Amino acid sequence: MKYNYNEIEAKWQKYWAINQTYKAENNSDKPKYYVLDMFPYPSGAGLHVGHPLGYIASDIYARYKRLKGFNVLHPQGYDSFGLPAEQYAIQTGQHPAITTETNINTYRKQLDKIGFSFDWSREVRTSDPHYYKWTQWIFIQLYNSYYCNDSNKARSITELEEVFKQEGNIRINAACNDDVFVFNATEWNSFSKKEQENILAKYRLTYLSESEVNWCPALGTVLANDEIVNGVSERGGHPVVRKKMMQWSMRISAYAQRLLDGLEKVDWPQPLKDSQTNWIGRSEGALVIFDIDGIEDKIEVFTTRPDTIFGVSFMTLAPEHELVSKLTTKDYQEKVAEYIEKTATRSERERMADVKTISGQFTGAYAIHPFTNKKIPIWIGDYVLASYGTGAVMSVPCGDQRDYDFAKFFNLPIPNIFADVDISEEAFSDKEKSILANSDFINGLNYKKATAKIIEALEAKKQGKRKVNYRLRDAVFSRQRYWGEPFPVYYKDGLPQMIAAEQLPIVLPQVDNYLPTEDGRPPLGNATHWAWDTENNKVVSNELINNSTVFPLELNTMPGWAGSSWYFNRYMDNQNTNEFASKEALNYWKDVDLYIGGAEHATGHLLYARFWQKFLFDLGYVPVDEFAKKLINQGMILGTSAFVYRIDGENSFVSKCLKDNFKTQAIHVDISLLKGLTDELDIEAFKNSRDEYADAQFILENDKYVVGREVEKMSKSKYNVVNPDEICEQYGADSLRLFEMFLGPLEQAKPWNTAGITGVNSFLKKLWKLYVPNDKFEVSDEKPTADEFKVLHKTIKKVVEDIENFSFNTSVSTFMIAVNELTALKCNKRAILEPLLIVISPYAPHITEELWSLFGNNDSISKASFPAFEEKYLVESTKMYPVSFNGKMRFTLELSLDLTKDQIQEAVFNDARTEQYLEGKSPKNIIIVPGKIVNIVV
RNA sequence: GCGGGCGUGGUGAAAUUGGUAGACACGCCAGACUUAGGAUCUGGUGCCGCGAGGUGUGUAGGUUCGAGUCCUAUCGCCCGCACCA
Repeated sequence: MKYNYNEIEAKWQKYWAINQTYKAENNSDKPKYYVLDMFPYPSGAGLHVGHPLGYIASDIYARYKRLKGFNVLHPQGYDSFGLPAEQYAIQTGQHPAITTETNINTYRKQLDKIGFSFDWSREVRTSDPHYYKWTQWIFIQLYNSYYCNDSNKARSITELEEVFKQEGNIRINAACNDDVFVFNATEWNSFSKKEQENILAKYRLTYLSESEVNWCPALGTVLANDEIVNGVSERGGHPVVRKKMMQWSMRISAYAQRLLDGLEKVDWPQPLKDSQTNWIGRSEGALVIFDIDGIEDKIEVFTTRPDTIFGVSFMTLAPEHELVSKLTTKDYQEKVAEYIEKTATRSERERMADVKTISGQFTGAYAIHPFTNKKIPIWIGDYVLASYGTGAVMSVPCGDQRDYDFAKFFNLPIPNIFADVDISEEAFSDKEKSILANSDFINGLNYKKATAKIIEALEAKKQGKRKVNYRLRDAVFSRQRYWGEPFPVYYKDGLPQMIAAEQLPIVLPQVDNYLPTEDGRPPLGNATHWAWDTENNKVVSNELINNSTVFPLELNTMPGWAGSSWYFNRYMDNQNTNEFASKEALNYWKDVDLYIGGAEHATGHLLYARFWQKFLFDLGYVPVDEFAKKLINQGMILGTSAFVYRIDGENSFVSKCLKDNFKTQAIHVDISLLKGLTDELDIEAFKNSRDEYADAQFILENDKYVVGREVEKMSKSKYNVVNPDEICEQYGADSLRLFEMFLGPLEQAKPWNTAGITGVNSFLKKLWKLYVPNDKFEVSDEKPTADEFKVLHKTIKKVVEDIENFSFNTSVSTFMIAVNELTALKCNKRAILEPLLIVISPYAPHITEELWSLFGNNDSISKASFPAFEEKYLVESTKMYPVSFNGKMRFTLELSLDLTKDQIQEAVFNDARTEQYLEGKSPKNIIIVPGKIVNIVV
């Protein structure tokens, strides 16, 4: 009986599937535990060894929790709407649903080979109409809600409408667009239906608005802020420009404060919390209203330094600010228009590239200082961002470096309002140290007192108020794409109408072209069958739109994050056709206990999902308002890319060490074209890999072509992908699982290096040999010795600690030590070997199942209980440090366990070393620090 | 600029949270069995030194009987945000 991993693994994977070993029930006497992975996007490239890292960790945890007596929910699914399948469709005409299905099948096969304990009966796919029916449903709920700032939760929009009818919006304190105006009941009732709808839209949690968006011409779609990295699109790296478009938005800004507060309740990594905090960007300050000389309009500014208001020497508006055209005087119109033109043509990226360049333009207009009534020149400048605050600033050059630089550049006055501070070189922005001067009624005050006084004074004059500002913007929710959730929306008289929930899902229509239409409408504009018949409640042909009961459907689709913002709730009850999940299921499972996934989702998925969860909580649909109690970010597994060096303009390649003698270009070469695990290129394989290389020339060193190496993100485009299937084939899934854990701490990024895999593989062979020496399973029922018990119990103790601290890497070492020691002790006793298998089984489930069955157990090892460790086998270990202290001798004894004082004294005096260290003297004083240290003063 | 994190052998790393630094593994060296080995087993392996011994956790200080771990400064690297008013 050899350790034949391929056979064993296939056998047990089949067994688990047939017996539904890991199926979770929605009710149980056991406590629940929900372990979740971030579900993958099924790309055409398949899994590489980086993907399963987090899945292996969560699987170990899930298996461990089952053994510890928990009812564990450990599901998996697919985030299956997305760009690559659509781009493939554009190239080949193959429907994205087919591509997606194929890719999912590949993923499933690969995942199955690794031996995960997923409950596949709960699988979800975001592109499945049975699933996105509920994504659409949530969208409708958002549309039908507004955010009440008084009760601090989302409420029905009909309640709001009722208040409008009764008393207008005077007393309403709700999240809304900036441009709502105050009206009373009479006014409201006099508005047309359309006017009323337009006002309600300013309050709804999802709303249509003409807003400035990030438009990516190359992708033909808009992108959310988190989908742009360094001014270019996250996918593909294409340029992004600002553009005004009619778009659906999500009023996530309404939840800014609660998203911030909620972070204190969850056990998430600090860096991730920090980046969400940063992204939400709360800052406290004041809104100040400046009158404008000669016109009715007023300029609102947000400032965190209202105390510096007497230092204002000019105002600066963003070039896009709506008042610019209104307040610019005749003499300056031309110059202002010129400046706006200039800044508008600069892309986001160019703007970011030269933040140092100062530019701006005087408008000819003046604002009035609220306290001194002095005239303050109004400028425009692109250092002021339209998207932050009010898009206008009161410029205080003595207290803000940017204002200072701007003032210096344009020779504007820089009045000093700080006592005993030199501002001849730079602005003084340390608010903690500032004492005000030349500031009328706040002279001599510090930042805190002055701020309070100024806000009080502004409020009295109705020229400002305390204000908390957030950087977080509402999220654009429309995408000009085919392969996404269709909106359950049609348009009647230019107004959006929700389709009744009973009619969902609105299924994605067939199109014969996945590109935008020639007149620039989104791909759904190609659908011939995409109109809503309100009479018969169904999707009908566009030709019927002339009919008075048929209306055009929304052409945009939802963004990728729609489906992933609530999927964790669907796993709880994925077959439900009446609700997204039943109350019973939701109340039983409540929230995710452990969520494992990448940190790259910090300001995308993880923020949106928290937002939707809070919204569903407000409406009473889910029992908790944070969906994941604990979150762990697994580090990325990096690939080691290989490069060949092509001499410029030739089809010759020069070996790495000789490349500096030539002008060369480094080209990624597929790592499968190397000779084994070396850096040597297999020249024949390389020549055959592409036609253009067929007759390439090579300049060798020592008769070899040596490639360059670099550690990069593992990706198909970098040709450095290592496939888990090959590892499973060659070493087995248990080896892969152990090795991925052994590689290093879970949360750390680490390069993949197959070199060490032989280590864990030989451990498994040794493990096998411990149970099956001489190719025959042998077990004894003899009572184990103290040494044997010690090996077992220290292993149990260590592994429990490791798993609970998510240090999966060190428990692999612990297993190796245990097996080595037991092998040395020639231990083949059931009382040791059976529990040892259970301890190892979360890490290496296949081999342990096989050995478990050899013991005569009929059920899966996952139905066993995790053994408890017993201290009594470990007591003897103490460490002793003799030290000299204050002229007296002092000994410090360290015990490796938490014991009572009596037990410690006993252990101390039974230790042979105590006598040795005491050298016949009797101890004067014994100080016992509970659990840790014993000081014996002589 | 702001926020967060990290520096330990040839390599991945460990260190009971202030207690014999380098567990475990890779690699390397030597040996055994082998026709052979990318199989298996045994021993060695931080650095300097033949040795006794010395030295050692980026660098410099400090606290402590005792510091990889705590404090201060400094150098270097990584990540997130960034003209955020």
